[in-house]
Amino acid sequence: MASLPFNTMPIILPLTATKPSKHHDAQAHSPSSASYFHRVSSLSKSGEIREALSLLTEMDFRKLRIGPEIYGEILQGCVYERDLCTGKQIHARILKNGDFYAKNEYIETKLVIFYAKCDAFEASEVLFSKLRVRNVYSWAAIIGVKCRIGLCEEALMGFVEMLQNEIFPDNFVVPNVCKACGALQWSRFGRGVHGYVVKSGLHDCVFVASSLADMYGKCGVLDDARKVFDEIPERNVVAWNALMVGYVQNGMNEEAIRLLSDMRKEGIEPTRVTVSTCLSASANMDGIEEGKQSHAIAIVNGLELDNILGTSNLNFYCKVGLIEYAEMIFDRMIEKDVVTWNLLISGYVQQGLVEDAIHMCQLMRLENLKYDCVTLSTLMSAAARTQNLKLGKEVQCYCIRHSFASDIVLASTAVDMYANCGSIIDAKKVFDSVLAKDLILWNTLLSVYAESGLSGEAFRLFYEMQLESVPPNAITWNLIILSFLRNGQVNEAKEIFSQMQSSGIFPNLVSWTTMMNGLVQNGCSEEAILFLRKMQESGLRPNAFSITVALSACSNLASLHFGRSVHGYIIRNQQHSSSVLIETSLVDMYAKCGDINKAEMVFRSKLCSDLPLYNAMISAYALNGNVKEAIALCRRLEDTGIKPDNITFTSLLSACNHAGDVSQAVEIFTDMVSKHGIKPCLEHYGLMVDILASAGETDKALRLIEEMPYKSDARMIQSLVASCNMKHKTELMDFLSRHLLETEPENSGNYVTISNAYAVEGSWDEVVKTREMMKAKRLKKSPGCSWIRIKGGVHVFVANDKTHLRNKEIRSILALLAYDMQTDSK
DNA sequence: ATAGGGTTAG
Repeated sequence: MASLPFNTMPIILPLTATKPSKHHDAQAHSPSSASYFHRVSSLSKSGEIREALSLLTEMDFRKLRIGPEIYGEILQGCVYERDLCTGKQIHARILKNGDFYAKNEYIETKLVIFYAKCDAFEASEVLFSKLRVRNVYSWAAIIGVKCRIGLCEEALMGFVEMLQNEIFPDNFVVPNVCKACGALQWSRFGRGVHGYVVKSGLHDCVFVASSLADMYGKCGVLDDARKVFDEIPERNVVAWNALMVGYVQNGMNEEAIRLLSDMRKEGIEPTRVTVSTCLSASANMDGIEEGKQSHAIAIVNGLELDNILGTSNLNFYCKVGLIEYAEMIFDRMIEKDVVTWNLLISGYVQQGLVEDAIHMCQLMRLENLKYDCVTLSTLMSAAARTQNLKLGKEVQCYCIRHSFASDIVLASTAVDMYANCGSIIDAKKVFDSVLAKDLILWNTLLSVYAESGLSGEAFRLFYEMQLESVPPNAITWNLIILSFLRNGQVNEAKEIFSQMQSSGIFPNLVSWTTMMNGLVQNGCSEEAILFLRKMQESGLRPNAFSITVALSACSNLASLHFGRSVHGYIIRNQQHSSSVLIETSLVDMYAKCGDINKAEMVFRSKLCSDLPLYNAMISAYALNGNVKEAIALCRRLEDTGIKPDNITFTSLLSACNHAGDVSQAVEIFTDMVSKHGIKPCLEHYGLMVDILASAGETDKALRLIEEMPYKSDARMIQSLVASCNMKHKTELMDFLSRHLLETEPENSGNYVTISNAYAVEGSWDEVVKTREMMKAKRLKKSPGCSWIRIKGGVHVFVANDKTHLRNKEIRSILALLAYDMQTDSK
């Protein structure tokens, strides 16, 4: 006993503590090796390894022979319990007892299996390499451990080597092989394995078939995953789960949810894995009802809210914005780790509750949990959203101090943060500081340039990344397109759009929508509608956002014809009809196309009360100058318990503007401040100034500008300029015009306003002069408007839509000049 | 055999 290795010492202690069992008593004088074997075996099977081991010690003490089978049994017990420590002690005993045991084929194989199952890769590998005979069990063990620790290629090479040595993989080996194929996304290898499975008749085994379905799912071949699944004779819940996971991982969230109801119909009880997967699907598709259903199933089936199910729940409630539910789940979870905390923190950030997020971070530290790169990137994006440069810098300093500086994800968020806080230079500095730039980092800086319309910078970066052998993906191309469109370079954008295709990258939904949106914003709405058709021809289905863009194109064209056809498409494709976003755009479109009745119809057909939808309808009345209806609808909105926001008041004021109702406007403006406690924004002041100026109340308008807590913008001065002509305040007009052109010489709207003001006055020389200045500056008029030549060399600016404010005056001037125009056009 | 968190585009 004195020669026992030190690490077996603790086991001796239980010997005295072990109470003699009845069995023991019965054979107290001559317990045979065989009876020990049975007791060791049953203790091992019930997980009482330490008890079994103490029996071995007892046997040693009684000088009983310990056969290889008994070591095998106890090692198997260690495998069940994944008890590496005890297993090592047994290994030590085996070695001590000499080669008779150590070189026993059965024991050697068991040891390989034991170390492999305990994920002790090196130990099992060494023993495996020394095996003289490699049977299917040791092969299964070694392939399994390689697969678990991520050596997938090696696992597959093992599979091949087995076959070469004519050891045939069984239904324990194949699942691991499938897993390795899935992880590597080697679908062709996987297909080969599938062939072997069919040939060797393993395909009826649920384990094998489930792992095949899983493998096809991981490789993105969902059709084959489904086929394998459908042919499983007795599908268990794991098979269902595996297919479901495949769907979710390939973005087919609806299919995953459908699978949940199918399996319930077949009487299969969902497990935590099922619910967790469905919650992921629900979160991905913003399916509030689906997610709540999944949560309910978890409760009804009494599924314990463990860490993973809890975080899936938490993730879902955070993603769909139900932060109170998320908090409830968080409080109910017993074991919380960094992931749990990160989820709630990011939930707060997504809701704009940055203070709460920071508070959670502090609590997290009090629980002795450390921030990881996810926590930090969430905080960094919080800084970006709120343009909180101080917070952003603090996070970056923390990253540097705690060696997170090389994290590529954090670098991307830092680039984004600096850009959002207004410093493109610092964003570029962070970008430059990263040595191994990945595609996402390149795209992040590109998006910064694109967002600001810095197409030159974007294009240079586009070349640079290719020089550094980072091939652009669809997002990259889309950003280049966006950068051109934001800079008004429509033709360049179209050129890139076609180059993208010839480079072999298929334009996706975002590519097409970017083009459409850019075309609309650059005054090419008709072409935008053409793009919508081409997109559909290419086999892509527009989503809610692209439909919104198409509707805005119809609005700009004031084309009821196009508008109705898009509406028809929406009705035919039911999936969109429930989208508030689309309903709102429809109301807006019909209003701007002049069909207020249809706008009302769409509005009335909507069941839920939604502020943006009400705002759209109020703005529709505003466009028509229906002040009374607009105000009445605002009252109804308040009756349903929703508070009007500053957008509502913008619409109400603009209704007054269109109707020219000064006193109503003043009343609304006062109510907004005193009754609703809304602080007027610059736009509200702008509207008021415009209303007053249009009514000829230039002095009151001027006073309001002086009183307001903002700097006046060009639009306000433009309103004043336009009002001057009515009162023939030529001097003030001249002064304001000069002021405008001095402060914003590049704003084409200024020239247009000034030119029109002079036109209303009949000062044709000034009109010509202003237009010349504009031409010299190479400024373009805004889209959707035209210059109309009224006499030789004199052009006035006329807006083709109803949104331009000075149309009435100009049109009346044109009416007066009708004779001149006619003679001129001859 | 199956399950959880952060970064890029409209």
